[in-house]
Amino acid sequence: MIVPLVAESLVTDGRQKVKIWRNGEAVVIDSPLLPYFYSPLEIPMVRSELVKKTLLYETDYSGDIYKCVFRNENDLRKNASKNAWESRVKLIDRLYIDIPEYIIQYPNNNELRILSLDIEVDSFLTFPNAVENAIIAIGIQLNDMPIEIYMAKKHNDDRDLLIEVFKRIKELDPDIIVTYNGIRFDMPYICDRCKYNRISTTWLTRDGTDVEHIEDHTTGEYKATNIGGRVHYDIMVRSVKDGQKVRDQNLFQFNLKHFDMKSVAKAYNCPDVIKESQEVMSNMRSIVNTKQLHDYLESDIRCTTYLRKIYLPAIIKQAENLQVPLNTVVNMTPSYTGSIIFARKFGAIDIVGDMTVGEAHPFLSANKQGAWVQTYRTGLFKDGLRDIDVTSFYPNLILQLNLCPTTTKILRTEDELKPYSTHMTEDNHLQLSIPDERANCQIIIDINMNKQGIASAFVAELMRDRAEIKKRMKTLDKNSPEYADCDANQLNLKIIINSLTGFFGMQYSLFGSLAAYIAITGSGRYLLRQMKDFLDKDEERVIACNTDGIYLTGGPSLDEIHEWLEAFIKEKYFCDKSYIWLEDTPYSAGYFQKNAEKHYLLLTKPDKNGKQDLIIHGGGLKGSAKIPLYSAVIDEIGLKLLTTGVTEADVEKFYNSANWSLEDVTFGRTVKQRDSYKNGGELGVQLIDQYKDRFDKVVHSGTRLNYVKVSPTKKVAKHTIRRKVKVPVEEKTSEYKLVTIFDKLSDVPNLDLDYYKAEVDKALERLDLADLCPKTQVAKEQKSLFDF
DNA sequence: AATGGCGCACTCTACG
DNA sequence: CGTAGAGTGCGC
Repeated sequence: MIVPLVAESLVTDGRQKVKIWRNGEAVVIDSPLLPYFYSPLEIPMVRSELVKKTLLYETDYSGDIYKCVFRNENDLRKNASKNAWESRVKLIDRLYIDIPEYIIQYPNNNELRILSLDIEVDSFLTFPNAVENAIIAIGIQLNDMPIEIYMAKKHNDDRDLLIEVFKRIKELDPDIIVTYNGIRFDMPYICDRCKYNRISTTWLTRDGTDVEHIEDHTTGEYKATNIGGRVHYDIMVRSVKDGQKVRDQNLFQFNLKHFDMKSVAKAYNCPDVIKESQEVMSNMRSIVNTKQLHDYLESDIRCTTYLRKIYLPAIIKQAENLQVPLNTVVNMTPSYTGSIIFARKFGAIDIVGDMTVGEAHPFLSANKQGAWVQTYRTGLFKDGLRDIDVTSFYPNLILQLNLCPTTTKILRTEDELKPYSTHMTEDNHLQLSIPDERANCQIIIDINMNKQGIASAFVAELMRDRAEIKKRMKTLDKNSPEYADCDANQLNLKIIINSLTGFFGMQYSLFGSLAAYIAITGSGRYLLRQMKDFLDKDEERVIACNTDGIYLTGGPSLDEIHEWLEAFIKEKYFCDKSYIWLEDTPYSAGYFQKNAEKHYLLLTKPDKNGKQDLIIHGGGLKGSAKIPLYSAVIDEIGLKLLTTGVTEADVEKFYNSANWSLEDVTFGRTVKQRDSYKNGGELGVQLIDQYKDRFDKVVHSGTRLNYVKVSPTKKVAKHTIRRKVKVPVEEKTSEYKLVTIFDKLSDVPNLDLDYYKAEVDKALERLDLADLCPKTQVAKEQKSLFDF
């Protein structure tokens, strides 16, 4: 690796230092540059130097600009005011921006020592918590060495286990500790157990500090782990899924529903993935110190190592491309790349970031319109359809329109909305007049076409590089290390390219450009609209449009569309080259839900084995907020709908409660703290109370409890429910019953069958198959009887 | 203290 | 009971 493992800034005795970790050791040096900001005023007692720079937004600023240099970060922070420009840039980032070559002098060029780590914890009936449930096994594996499994003898004593494993980890001295969801589970759990056992977590660090969990300030959830001198790489949070965001572009092709380690590992064809039943998972106590536990944990470690071999090389490449330490890239947010790159580029041409996007345009920043989404035709498309997508639409618009903070300005806004139009001025400025329906105004944007903008030149460079890598990949063996290396590289470039538009529009970005963002989305809406009209010109073919793609049936050949598009672009933008081109993907069949914009099913063309996949789009059809029974109907009946057609017999089995499992009818609800509910009858409150009744435990806020819907039963005789309850017994019985993974469906005699049948109805209704619902059938029959 | 963007479907909760 | 607004999930 050509970059260090970890770098951080620190202040000792008022001196600004930098600490860099590489090859297992730290160097502490005087910072090669001191923290500074720019200011229109000299600051007393501070080294202020008059510099020749220009401001990004206030381009006609003619006053002085001082570079004010401080002894250390603390001094800078004390002096930072509204008048200070770029004062929020951290010193460590300043190093990467101003002197990127500096950090490269400290490469971690020894082979990386990468440790996979996973723990198994005691559980009995309920989800484990670190106060009551000990760790019962820990698995580790350094690089490709054999997997090591350590197990506790008893379910409630992990002291010896922890000490043994900590000693071993110290001995192995890993640079990187790899986990799956370790930020939120394994690491805090280990630390909590250390606290319980009075063992120091400094065992795990290189520098004698304690392991530290970094919280997200809005959600309060852990978002990173500091293990002094090492990097903690959490595969799930960093590469697979963090909250809503699917992080890795590769995953899209899998169309995964679940993102737990085993599902992801299986999707990547990891061999021998062992999954235990829920019964075992909720009673891990029963397998303490057994081969079963050993094998299970071994499989988890195998998955962890397998997945990190796929993802980690790309992250290392990212650090090398960006020329920052590995820990920075592991813990960064997606916007970091853009911040660093633009700060470097603008710093190099003496432009100072005087405002953030939100400061420069408060109203538009908060109210700008985004992409265009519209559905025109719904229902079943049995004979197939096409998806015509614009390739890398937004990045190519940056090229086409020469968009950059330095070339693009918002000239003015006008109250009256008008159609999109373009105009070229005599001095070669392209002006766009863009209607924004969300901000409810016309936005006039000016682009200087006399010079190429830095941002657009940068996008061009990245796209050229990526195209070259992809070309090279075609000549390589798919299983060769070179191929994997190229793949990691091209994927990184893709991610950078795609994040630039978002960075332009980001409220807090210093070198963003709302003008460029509005030019992109506004032109995107317009061009897609024009394309739709072209495709529809003699017949209604378009089914739906969304951002950069159009679904349609029939229509001209791709060549014909390209021909039209190229001419259109050239004329519209007064230029002789079009950067906008299309891709055409055929599907065997499709179904677009009525009264919905983005809910549809697609059936892929048969692959070389003749296999066809059903792709489900949209939360409503995916049933992410619904019970598994609902999704089962969409999955199975949806596929039949697009292939063989659906009969009454096909849907019948979903109405038969004998076919349901408990999981099929179980909902989950994340509960808050009990006293934060204003209404005492809330579902959340009921579940918390049932939990307390049953397990005599208070549920933590944020816990997800499972429940089923039950029919309110007749009042139970009072004497049977009065025991140990002092408060008067409520007359009303609950409609919701708490269930745990240890319950069985037979424990729920009064399941609300009608409710669940209605859920099946809903699924069929969304597939426009309401006439197959039994209630409709009955109604029909009755009607015919009545007719007689 | 530090955060890529917006659009649409859908659920949940508070409140009248 | 109906509904507005917040929150969540998915998609591009």
